Amino acid sequence: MVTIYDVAQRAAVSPATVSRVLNGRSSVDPDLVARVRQAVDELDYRPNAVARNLRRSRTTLWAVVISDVGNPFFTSLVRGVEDVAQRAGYSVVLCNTDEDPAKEARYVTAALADRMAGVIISVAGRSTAQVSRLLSAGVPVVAIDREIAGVQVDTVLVDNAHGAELATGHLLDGGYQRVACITGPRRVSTAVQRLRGYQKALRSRGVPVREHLVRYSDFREEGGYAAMASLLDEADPPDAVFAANNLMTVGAVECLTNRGIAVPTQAGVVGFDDIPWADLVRPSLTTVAQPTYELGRTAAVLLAERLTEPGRAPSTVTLHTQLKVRESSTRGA
Amino acid sequence: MVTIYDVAQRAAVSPATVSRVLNGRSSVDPDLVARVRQAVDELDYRPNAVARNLRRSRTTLWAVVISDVGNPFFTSLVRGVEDVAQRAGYSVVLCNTDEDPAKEARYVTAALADRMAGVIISVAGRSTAQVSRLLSAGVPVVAIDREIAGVQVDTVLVDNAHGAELATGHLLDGGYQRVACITGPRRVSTAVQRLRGYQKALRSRGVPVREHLVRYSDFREEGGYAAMASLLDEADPPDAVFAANNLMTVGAVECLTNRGIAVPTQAGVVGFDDIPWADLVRPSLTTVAQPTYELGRTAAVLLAERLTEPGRAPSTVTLHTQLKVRESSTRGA
DNA sequence: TTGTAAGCGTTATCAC
DNA sequence: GTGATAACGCTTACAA
Repeated sequence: MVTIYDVAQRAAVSPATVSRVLNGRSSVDPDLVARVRQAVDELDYRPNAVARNLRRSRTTLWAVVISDVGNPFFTSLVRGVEDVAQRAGYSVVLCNTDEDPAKEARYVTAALADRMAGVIISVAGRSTAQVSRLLSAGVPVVAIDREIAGVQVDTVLVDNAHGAELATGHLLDGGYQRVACITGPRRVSTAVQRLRGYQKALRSRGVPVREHLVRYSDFREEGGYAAMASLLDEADPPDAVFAANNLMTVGAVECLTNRGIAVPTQAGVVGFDDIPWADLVRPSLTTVAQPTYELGRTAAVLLAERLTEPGRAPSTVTLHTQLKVRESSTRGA
Repeated sequence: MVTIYDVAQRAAVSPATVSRVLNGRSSVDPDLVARVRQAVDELDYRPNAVARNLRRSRTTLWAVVISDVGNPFFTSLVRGVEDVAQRAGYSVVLCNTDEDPAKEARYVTAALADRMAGVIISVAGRSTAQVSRLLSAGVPVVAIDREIAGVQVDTVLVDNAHGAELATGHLLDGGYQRVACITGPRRVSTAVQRLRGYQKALRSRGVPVREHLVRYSDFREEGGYAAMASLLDEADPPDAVFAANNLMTVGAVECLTNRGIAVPTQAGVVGFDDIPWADLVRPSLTTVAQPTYELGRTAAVLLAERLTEPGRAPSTVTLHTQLKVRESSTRGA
């Protein structure tokens, strides 16, 4: 292991000078710079970031805590984060929680132990405990996709209620009578917000909100399938459904297909969040599209800014969704 | 910042004892253990992993170097790695190369600087330079998905040539006459292997290998689209295509659809690697399915084993693919 | 501008 | 079994 002392010795300067050359803040005699650079090359010296981190008491690691890398929504978001992080000199540590608060806690513990520079998190639970642990340790936190009640942190969201309202309204205005809603876990803010948007659309059109047309599921494909099945088993089954995320939409459509219910003629479907290659799916799916990559990018930018300017007040950025009408919600005439 | 000294003071023991209690290797008097634990709780002491890493001169970080988290193939693979890593006490750092050797080099530099415990890599280039840098620094490397010529490392692959041969053979046996191939970049081993499998299937059936029916593309959706377009512009266009990865398959099908060419009646399609919700796509896609999650899991297990047993000889694990016949390759009668 | 030296917070090697 | 103490490799006052 070649250290800064080896380089110093070879270049016949002090370790401090080597450090100065490498970090290039203070000015160093050009001759010495040349000697140091040569020694670095000759010895193939690689600065030890662990030692540097200890000395500076900060690292260049960001934790990105999400519920599932398998979901293209989070994938795209992570990509946005990573692109910004890399450019700013940070690396991204991936933390899958599977919506499990215990896993979330473990990752927070790791982030704390490893003195990570910051955390971008889509919280799994309603409790603010994990985020508070980070904040009280002085670790900057950016909430992404999901709000954290009662805590002041930088936050990046989309207009969930609005998007859901558009989606539901679109179904109602298209002539569907009994529009159901499959939303996510009660403890997740997006699930609640999207359900609210759904309810608001019904109310504003004088349609009664019927509880038996609402299902709380898990944001996963299987959950969407099961919820749809359960809705169809009602005495008075829905003729349309709004699903509050991409995977549940896929599950719901699969269920409808398997039961021989034609979409959109016998049942209309709108999902929240797009899926990749939506164009290949038949019928193509009407969705509330989110700027997923931008979501990640924005969160990363907020984190980077907070790291350089820790004192400033937390801000919340709300990005806009967009209803993309495709086949699954439009009955012929 | 509460350190091990604070805990020691409060528990009226030495820092060494605190360390021993926390790491629990050597035996410590139960009384002292209790006092230390209490002090840890009261002070909410969190060991500083950075300091520990410096002292131990090893970390608990793995780098996973892939070309794109946006591709569900890599997503699933990463998931497999992460599940194993977490259980073994490691965190996963995500490194997107976009098939760019320069980016790959930057990430290797970071892995080296951060003294990461190991690297799982799907190499972007043909050059072994980056991997050699890691190996000569003593960092264990596991090659995943793509082979690294001329270097002895643990490797996890699938039977690429075999899968491609099955896929192509299936098209030929189904009566398609002019089967084209859209493969990946020449420098990537999987692209080469899959092309070879394609050629072998042709040869074994006495069908001449025609170079103008082969395209080297980029493993991305747009690339697949462009390659398909270019094939269709040939004087003697193909009536079937084998695409060497999932995204290019999607692109190829989109191109065919846009040109009004019906799949599978006018053109048959088989892709390498599955896509999520393949069942919703119409026509559903015949694919060579890979055990993506297993691929990641296996690589992670190999890495974990090498970390505990550095001396053992590198091994190569080849997992099996499976042809899943769906609609896109089967002309009615 | 350059060098000396004191840490950063652990763990591990010694004595006891 | 326990406690001093010396590293681990770097950065940064401070002194020269």
